[in-house]
Amino acid sequence: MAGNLTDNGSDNFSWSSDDEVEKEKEVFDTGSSLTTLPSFNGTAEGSSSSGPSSTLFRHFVGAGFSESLVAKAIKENGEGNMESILNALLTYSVLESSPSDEPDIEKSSAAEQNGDFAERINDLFGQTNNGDSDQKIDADSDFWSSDYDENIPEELSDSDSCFGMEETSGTFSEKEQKLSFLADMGYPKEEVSIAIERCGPDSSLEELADFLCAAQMARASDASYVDPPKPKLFSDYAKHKKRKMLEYEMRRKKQKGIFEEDEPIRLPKPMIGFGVPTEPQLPFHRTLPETAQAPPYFYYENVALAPKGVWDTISRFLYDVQPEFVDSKFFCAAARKRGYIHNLPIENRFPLLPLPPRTINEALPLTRKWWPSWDPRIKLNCLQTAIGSAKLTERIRKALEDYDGEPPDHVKKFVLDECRKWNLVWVGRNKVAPLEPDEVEMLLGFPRNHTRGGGISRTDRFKSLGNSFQVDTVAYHLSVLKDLFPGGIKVLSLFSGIGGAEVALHRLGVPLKLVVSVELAEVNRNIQRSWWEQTNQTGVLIDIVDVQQLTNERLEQLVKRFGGFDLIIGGSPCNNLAGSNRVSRDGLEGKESSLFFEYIRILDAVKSIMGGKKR
DNA sequence: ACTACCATGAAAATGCTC
DNA sequence: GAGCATTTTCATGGTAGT
Repeated sequence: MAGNLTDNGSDNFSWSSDDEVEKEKEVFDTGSSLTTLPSFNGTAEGSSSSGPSSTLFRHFVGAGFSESLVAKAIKENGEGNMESILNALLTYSVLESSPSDEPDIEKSSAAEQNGDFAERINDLFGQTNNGDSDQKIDADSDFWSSDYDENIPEELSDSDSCFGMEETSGTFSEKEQKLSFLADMGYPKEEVSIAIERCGPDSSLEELADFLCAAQMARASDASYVDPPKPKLFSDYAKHKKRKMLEYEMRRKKQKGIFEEDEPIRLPKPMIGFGVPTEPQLPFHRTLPETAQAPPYFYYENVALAPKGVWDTISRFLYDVQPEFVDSKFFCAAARKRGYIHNLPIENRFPLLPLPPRTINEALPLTRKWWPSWDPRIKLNCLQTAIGSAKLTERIRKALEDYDGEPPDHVKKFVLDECRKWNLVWVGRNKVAPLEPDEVEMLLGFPRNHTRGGGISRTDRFKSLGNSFQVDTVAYHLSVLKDLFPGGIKVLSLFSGIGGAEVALHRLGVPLKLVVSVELAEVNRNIQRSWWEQTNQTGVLIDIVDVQQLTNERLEQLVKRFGGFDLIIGGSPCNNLAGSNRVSRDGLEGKESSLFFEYIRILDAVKSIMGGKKR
């Protein structure tokens, strides 16, 4: 396997005695365990851990976890990733404890402890909270990293400020308490939130528990729903993180102006990521955070122009790997600005051949004849899920027919605006039209008729295509896998849609030994399945409808059966992030886009299962 | 100011079955 | 053509970058 970077944090370090712990504190006070976020163009991200830090150890112990568990969690996850360690700790504390086994946690409310810790994690995620840099720093704060020093003091004081805030909204903290309590009883946080919403903010704990119990019983009667305790924990944790982040953002909005803005991830200009085949670019290295280096490879995609802060959050949850922002206009004739977070090598990439046409003119030669000189477009805009209506093209035709030759400026402007907005092309005199589905397929790099037939409607074709990868772009990034997996690759494809990732790998000539594909829409699964059959694949294709079905248990089975995954790839829904959404652009916590947390849940789970297997 | 943007929901239009 | 299902059309801001 290629990225053989199993953590061996236990190499030269042992947690066996308190003395050692004390000693380590001194040693690592000045060490940096995290580094500054690099500027986009590939300055080294630095190692995420320069050595075992006892402060890390003490911090978790201080958060209420027992020393043995903390030692174990750090050993197994390395020090680089707070997420994994916390995840592991939460796992242990549920799985391994009958409560009396863990007096450290039990003596005070475990939920409160964990909640408080998660709160602090979140405030780290926020990075911004306050600019007070002259507060005293206690030993607890130094482990975060030297680079976060400016932000450290607030990590201490933030509990103060949080309480201050919560006092201003009494129901919030009351809700918080109920949440914590019920979560501690084992109910998923999200369900508790829903219960509070349904039963009202003044509902008693008994009422809420009744509601939750009824909900679980109703669900249990659904045979298809598997809800074993272990995976639920992962799911809970993701939801927990999500909720915490949401709260954090809410607080932040409330407190606008008090705290300075964090330094946001910025989009590169030109948007060529770590390079594209057609633009000159100096080669450079990047060094991934250590936790991101362990197998499997992962590849996450979403819209580049998400609301502010979303990419920062995504990046933090994906081991602080910096996104690679690429506009597909450097690969094909249509723009497609997307961010990709992955831990693939970036050296020796190569493009799919033949290179696709890169102008409208080349891609759609029949439009050349009718293209007016006053329409300067060379590239199409982003191919979206909806197309211009026939009525609109009719209005445009009528507007143009009133004039011989060039229309006046205001008509030109109207026509050009609409053409840009809806990606209309010239198909006759005074006649514009939206793209046909097969043209979209071609522009996105799919085989002709990929989405055609099999019961899918024209509307749904546009929808599925609009939500898909640009194959050439993704294939360029994935091309490095060809040499790494000459014998074939085992892929876990989440939210796989019409199978852009699979098509890309196939076109690259990477044999698909195994594809486990998760896709909710039946039409999309059918498209993938028929593509699979038509391309005479010899590997195994497993369809899974819902990410919820991909429980930890199921993942363990799959890993056991197939020997792990080489690549976890997917783009989570962008509905609530995309600029086109006028109704529910709610950010990452939106209904669909929050499925991002399922992605990291599954990625974390696979990492830990595979990591566990290796030892 | 100007541009672009993996959208949603309701109403209207169209298609399908009987 | 009635009744139902599906598809098409329209109206609907707001964010962030340039």
